Amino acid sequence: MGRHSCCYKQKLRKGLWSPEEDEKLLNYITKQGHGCWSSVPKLAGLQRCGKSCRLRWINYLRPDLKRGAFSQQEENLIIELHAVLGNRWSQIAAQLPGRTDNEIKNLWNSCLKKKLRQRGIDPNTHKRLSEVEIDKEKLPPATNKSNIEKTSEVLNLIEASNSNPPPMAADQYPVVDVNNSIGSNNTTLKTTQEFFLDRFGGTSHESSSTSCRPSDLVGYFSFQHLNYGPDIGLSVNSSLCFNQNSRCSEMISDYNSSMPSTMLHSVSSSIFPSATPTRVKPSVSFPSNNRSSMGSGDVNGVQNWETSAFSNNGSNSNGSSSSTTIELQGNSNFFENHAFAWGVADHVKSDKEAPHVHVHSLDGDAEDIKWSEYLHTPFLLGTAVQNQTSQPICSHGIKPETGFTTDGSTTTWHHQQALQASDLQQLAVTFGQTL
DNA sequence: AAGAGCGACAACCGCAACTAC
DNA sequence: TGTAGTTGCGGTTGTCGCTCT
Repeated sequence: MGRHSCCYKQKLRKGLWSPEEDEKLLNYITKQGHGCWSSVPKLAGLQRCGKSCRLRWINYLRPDLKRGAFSQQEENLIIELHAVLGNRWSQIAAQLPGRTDNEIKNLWNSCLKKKLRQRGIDPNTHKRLSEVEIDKEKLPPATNKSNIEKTSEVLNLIEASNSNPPPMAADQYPVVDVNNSIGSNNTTLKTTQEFFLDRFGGTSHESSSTSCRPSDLVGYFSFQHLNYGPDIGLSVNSSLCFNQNSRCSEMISDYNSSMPSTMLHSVSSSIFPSATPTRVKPSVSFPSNNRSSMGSGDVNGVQNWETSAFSNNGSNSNGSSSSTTIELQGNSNFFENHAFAWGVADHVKSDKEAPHVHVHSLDGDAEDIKWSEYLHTPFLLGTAVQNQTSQPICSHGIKPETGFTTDGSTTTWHHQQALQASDLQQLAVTFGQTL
């Protein structure tokens, strides 16, 4: 059913959307919600099919979209997720708040594939091109499974606690040099083993404290299962340790008790769907040598996120260094309260710059021109969203997570009250890469 | 200045899964 | 249980703008 039945009943417009059409659709959904998409074009006065309206909303008009160029961190995350998930763009997009599957797909096809090939990596298998050639020579096509298939097997094996996964050669991942990567493209190539040793094993420049991201763990599982089997223990500076005989649920438990909150949702949802951690105590710390200026929670040369970034429940906002337990369902918008942006907290480049925190928008200067036109142009904005113009969504060039509610005849945008799991994911991505 | 080539992005198409009846 | 309608996803194509010749 490629085209809806409604599309055949009348001559419908195709192709690019005009600003007038966008306004109609935006006004309608803002007021009424989309409901049944097939009825949207008729009710909104559009000569489009419902499917087209849905796509336009999801990929362009949705207020929570983050537009602009992808950051290096986002690109690396996409590459890593693609290695695990394959062309499951919607699942990859789910790990990148504000990004659409279409956007990521386009990025992959137009840019990332090329970059990987230039680095000598096959974008389909995430293996070295030379290895791919060897594999093709050695294996008949029917047995030369894609990485996606292999990964699916691995994920199934995790769930089933199967102890005999198929062996697989080491992949190659792009790894950002965390000491020099901000604002640069000095991504280096390492084998997967090196990649995870770097992240988890404490053998690299990451010195005494280690941060990791949900994608790290996903990839780590893949790597470990593919290469060594599922029962490999993992120890990260004594803080992240899975029992060698842990079953899936036990690993979740171990993991929940040791991982920063920022990493929980993604891992639990993408690998362990049933795991729903609700209360965690973040314990991420950073070595003092280059993290000495991260904000009010800086205690004895160690940035304590419990007191700076995560003290969003009002109970510990005075900058003290005592521990704070973080509820995933906070009462206020984390980024609003802490003036955080979707972006990269830049650690100080030199001692001279201390002490303050640099926060960059992931979008950089690349404003969402089209969307901002809607927000700031009375003609396009229409009456339905006028209420929100008194509090510009893009006041800092960054759109917070927003939603909308309909209250009688008026509709207002509002910041989501709960601390979204996606927020935490984004933090994990951001800080995991950066710090 | 013109147009070919290319990249980035938007949108369409077809399929599968889901849901309601 | 079968069918029609709907939604979501991924592959593909179309369009636009920029650069180069």
